[in-house]
Amino acid sequence: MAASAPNYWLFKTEPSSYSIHDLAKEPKKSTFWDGVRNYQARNLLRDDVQVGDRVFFYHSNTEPLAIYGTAKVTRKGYPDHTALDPKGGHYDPKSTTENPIWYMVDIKLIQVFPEPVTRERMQDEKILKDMMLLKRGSRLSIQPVTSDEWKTIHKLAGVDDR
DNA sequence: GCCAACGTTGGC
DNA sequence: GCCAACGTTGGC
Repeated sequence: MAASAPNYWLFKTEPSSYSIHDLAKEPKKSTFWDGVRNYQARNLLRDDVQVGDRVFFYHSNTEPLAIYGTAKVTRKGYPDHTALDPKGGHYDPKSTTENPIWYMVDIKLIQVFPEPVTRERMQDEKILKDMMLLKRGSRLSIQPVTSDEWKTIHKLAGVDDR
């Protein structure tokens, strides 16, 4: 039985809270992607993101705004336990062990791009113009990406698509 | 720092 | 269930 083709995603993060360099510190290890507190993004994490899927790592609220590298999904959606911890910054009293509201996945670094692919650069590329990321007011922190977009951005980064 | 675009909350 | 007020995100 052939493995199904991976889906592609873009995960957005503020580097001041978590950056690709944090991920790159432990390249062999999986890290959980926690703290998503938006229902649309939650649904994607819970229902659609699969083991083996590929992920672009985008930094928001920073300079330069860019995709800095890629990661691979190593565990599919499971309850985000940080919602249960009153002392943590991601606490949500509505979430319980029996009825978790929020979900997370595990990811592992694939590669840090030698040069980040900047938002500006992406805006110049006609083939990328439909990316949700580039739309005004796009706030979704987990976004689907097409395989063409995945390939194009690797070309812009000057690296192999892994 | 500004502000547009969303998402959430809460009064009715 | 509507919608105004408010809070947050995030590019510019």
